[in-house]
Amino acid sequence: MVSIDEVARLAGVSTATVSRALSGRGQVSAPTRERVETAAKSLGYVVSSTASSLASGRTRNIGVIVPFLDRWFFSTVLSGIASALMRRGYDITLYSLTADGEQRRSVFADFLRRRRVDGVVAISIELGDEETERLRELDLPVIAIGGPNPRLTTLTVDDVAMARLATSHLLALGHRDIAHIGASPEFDIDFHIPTRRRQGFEQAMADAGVPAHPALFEPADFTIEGGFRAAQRLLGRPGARPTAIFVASDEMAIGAILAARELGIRVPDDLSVIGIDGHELGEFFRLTTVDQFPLRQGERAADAILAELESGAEAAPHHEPGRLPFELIVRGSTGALSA
Amino acid sequence: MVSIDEVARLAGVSTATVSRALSGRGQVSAPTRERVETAAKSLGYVVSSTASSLASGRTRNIGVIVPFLDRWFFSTVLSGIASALMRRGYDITLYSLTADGEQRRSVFADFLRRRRVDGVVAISIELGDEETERLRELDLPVIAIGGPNPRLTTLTVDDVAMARLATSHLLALGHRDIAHIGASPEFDIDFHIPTRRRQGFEQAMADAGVPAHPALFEPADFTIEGGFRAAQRLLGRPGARPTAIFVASDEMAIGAILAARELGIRVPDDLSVIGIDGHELGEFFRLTTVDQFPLRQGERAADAILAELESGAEAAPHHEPGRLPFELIVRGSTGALSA
DNA sequence: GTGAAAGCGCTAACAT
DNA sequence: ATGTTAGCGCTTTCAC
Repeated sequence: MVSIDEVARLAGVSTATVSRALSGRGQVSAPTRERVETAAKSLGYVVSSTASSLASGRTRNIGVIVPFLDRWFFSTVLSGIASALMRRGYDITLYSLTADGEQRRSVFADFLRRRRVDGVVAISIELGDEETERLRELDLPVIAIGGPNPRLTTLTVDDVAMARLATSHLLALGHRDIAHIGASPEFDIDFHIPTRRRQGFEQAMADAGVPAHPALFEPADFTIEGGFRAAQRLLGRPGARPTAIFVASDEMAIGAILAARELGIRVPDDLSVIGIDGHELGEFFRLTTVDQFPLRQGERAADAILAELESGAEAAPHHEPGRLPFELIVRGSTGALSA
Repeated sequence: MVSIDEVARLAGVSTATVSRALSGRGQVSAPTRERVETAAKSLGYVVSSTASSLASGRTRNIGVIVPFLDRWFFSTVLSGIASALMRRGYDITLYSLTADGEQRRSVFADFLRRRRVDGVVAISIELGDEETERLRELDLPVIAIGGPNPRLTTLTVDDVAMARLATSHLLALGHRDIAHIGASPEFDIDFHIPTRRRQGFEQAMADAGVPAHPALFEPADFTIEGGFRAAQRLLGRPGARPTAIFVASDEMAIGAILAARELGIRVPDDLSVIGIDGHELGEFFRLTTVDQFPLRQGERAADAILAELESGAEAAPHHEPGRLPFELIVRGSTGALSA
């Protein structure tokens, strides 16, 4: 372990100067800086993050809390955060809430309180009151992605507007008998996203003067298989079939497309299907969707936390409700209503 | 920030005793320990990880290096690591190599050298010589998952044996015209996994005295879409069609099943398909596969690194070649050769 | 612009 | 079993 003293000795300066030269804080003459840098490089010196953190109070480390690691959406957002943070020289400490409740408690009660991080990003987790309070007590910048939390600074996408956009697309294609696959309210974790998407759907329908039949709603669980089963129920019923389905997630929408295929229903000729998210598989299945750019959401969150960190100004929690971008991506799963 | 002195004062003991009582190292009488714990709890005291690390040399933090975050296999292994490590009170610092080469260099040259972690786990990354050397220079326990690296302690699954098992399953069902979807050698990152799986395939065929036609090999890129296209080529050719395909990954195998469906080829009646991995979508697609239990691989790696840490004994790199378990999971995509 | 020196909040000998 | 004390390797006043 080469330490700062060795660098100082080799460069012929004090440790204080080495610290200044290498960290960029404080004044160091150009030649001195160069000597220090050369010495550091030749010794292979890298500052000890623990010593630096203890002395300075800064860790150059951001904690990221995710509800699941093995689901596409979260790992994609995480990926965006990770690359943006690394680019700026920050480490990331990962807190996965995947497991049991006890472990989840300990993330807030212990892990986060060890002063290992300078800030926290929470990805799409519905935080309990106590959890939110714990987070606030850390007295650290916190950015939440994914749903309005009035007590935290939040980056949100407007789920209602996304759903309206998707539904409008179907309406514009002439569809009137539009079904919706969403989630039952019991399944309404994650900031009531299913509920908000359903609201958007109903608003768009109402605005167009089209009645939304309750019979044309099917709950599912946001998986491909769940979407598949919901679509089977929807399309297998006796009586008139919907001509289009607005599905509350791409994964469920893919399931719906597979169900249609199996029933011999052609997409988009006999049935249009639109999803939400921008899933990586969307292109393969030629799925029309409203993309919410999860990778960029992660990058934005990283930028936001660094901005708070660097401004030093621990601003009051502020929200940019519904400011995250989304976009209709028309592919082959939707088409005009055939006469 | 409540510090150790405040706890010591409230409990009426020295800071050393607080440290001992809370960390469990050293002797503390039961009543004293209790007083300290009560005091700590009432003050909401949590040790500062930076201070503790600097003083003790232990960080209770493991670095995990992943090649990608947004691919099912890696995020699943990571998930296994994360839960096992958290259970033991360890933090995890995530190093994603996703991005450009420069960033990758800096992980080995800078990030890992900041002494932020007690050990590192590298998931399925083919490490260059220099990278391996950097890792060794850290003088920390390192566990690599996924491929033999003679200079590091490695947890490996026997890819050749897995492929043989999969192929034998098809042979046992009576198939002889068996195709293989793998990857071209150029794509042979990750410890030559594609090559090793192909070898296993060829061995099993040879052992059964069945010739493996070169024409029945199609390279792809380990994605669903890649598997789809490879299967299209394989099944769309004039002349005799294979009756079974051994696909080198579940994602490609799913693509192959979709391609067969599209061509009106029934699975498993007209075509048997088997994959490798144990992908979460396998059940939905009724895919027969050889599961390698990635979640458990992660847990094992976590256990292994903690064992090295706690034994203190920095053992010489040792390998347990091919020791990770795998298992044939028969579902609906394979069947006996129809007469 | 640079150096001396006082910590940062703990842990681990070493005493007792 | 518990207290005293000397660091851990840096950063940051405060002088010059």
